[in-house]
Amino acid sequence: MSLRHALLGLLAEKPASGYDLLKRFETSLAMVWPAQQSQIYGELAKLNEGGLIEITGTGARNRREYGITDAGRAELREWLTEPGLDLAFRSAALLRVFFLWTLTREEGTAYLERFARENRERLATLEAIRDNVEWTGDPAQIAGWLILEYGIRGSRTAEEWARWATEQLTEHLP
Amino acid sequence: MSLRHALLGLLAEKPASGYDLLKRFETSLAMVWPAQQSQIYGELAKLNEGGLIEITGTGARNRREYGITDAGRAELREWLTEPGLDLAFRSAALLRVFFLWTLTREEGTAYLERFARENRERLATLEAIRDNVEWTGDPAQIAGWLILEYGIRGSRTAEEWARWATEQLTEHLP
DNA sequence: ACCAGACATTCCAACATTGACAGGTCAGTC
DNA sequence: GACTGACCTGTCAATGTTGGAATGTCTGGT
Repeated sequence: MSLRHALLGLLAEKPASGYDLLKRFETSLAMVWPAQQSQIYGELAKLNEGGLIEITGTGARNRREYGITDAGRAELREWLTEPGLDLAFRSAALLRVFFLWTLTREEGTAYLERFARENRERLATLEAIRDNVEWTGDPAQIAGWLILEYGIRGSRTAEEWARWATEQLTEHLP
Repeated sequence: MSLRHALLGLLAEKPASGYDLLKRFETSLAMVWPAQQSQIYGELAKLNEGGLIEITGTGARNRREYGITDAGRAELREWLTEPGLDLAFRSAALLRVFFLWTLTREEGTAYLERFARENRERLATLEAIRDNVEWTGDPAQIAGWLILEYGIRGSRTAEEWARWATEQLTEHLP
């Protein structure tokens, strides 16, 4: 039930259309919670039905702008202050590492090197964003900046780990 | 389509029953790819139908042991050597950080401190596992060891980030 | 006046995942 | 001899997620 709350959170900042929200997902949010367009529009309809958001205006090209309601704000707040903290994550890229031993040593290290390279590239991309965005003191923007920094540190750690893992594989695999 | 490959990978090491595989998921694999029991049994049935695995023996209590077939090995290999590398991941815990600004500063920092604490605990758990497991030179075990190290480094990075983020929130949030 | 490309929404089939329920067997211990 | 806890499998409904197709509108540039 995270997507609905992600949408509520975005709308808590300011009203937006499905298309606007989609753009936000493609840029900043994609890093921690990817979502497709079809899912976003569907969820917006449900949230509207449930009274957590409402239509606050319409525009050209069939545009419909949604705003969060008081009920929506309450729901968002409840979600954010829930006691449980879900550290779980899924990574297909790491899952594959588990089975690298079924390949030859060369194939295995090639995979890890690719892993390192991709993380290095992502690191560069994120750092470029950090250094080029104009940081106002806006609270919502600060939160985005924290996540961005998480991505930067995470990518760096992943890259270093992949280099280390390549060495280990070279040393320990027959 | 990662679960089916995870099962193939585990069976590539040695034959196992659904129950055995479930245990492997609960312990090592849970870190990178959680799966429920219902999903595992269902997927095993499909893999068996598709000829990627086969029943290699039965035991007490209705136990059925599956082994990977040549077709299964080929499929696993193909998956592992696919060109695309999917770095995407989902984290509900990080998603919440995006919306911390809607809470008071105290509530926000409390969340991040909890985040730091949980990662510290996970770090301790993983280090304990690393230091207590008897590491033979077994290839499959080495792969598990690499992942474990990833978890350790990732937890450490996450904890440090959360401490840093707590400071930032304290400084920059009104 | 035309066109490309961004804007904007809707619908759908297929697949993945969760959470719960339901059933039964065997080994060791009190 | 009864009980507990680990072993072992199966199924279902509901929900979440993906990927694609279809449709139409407005804006800016040539």
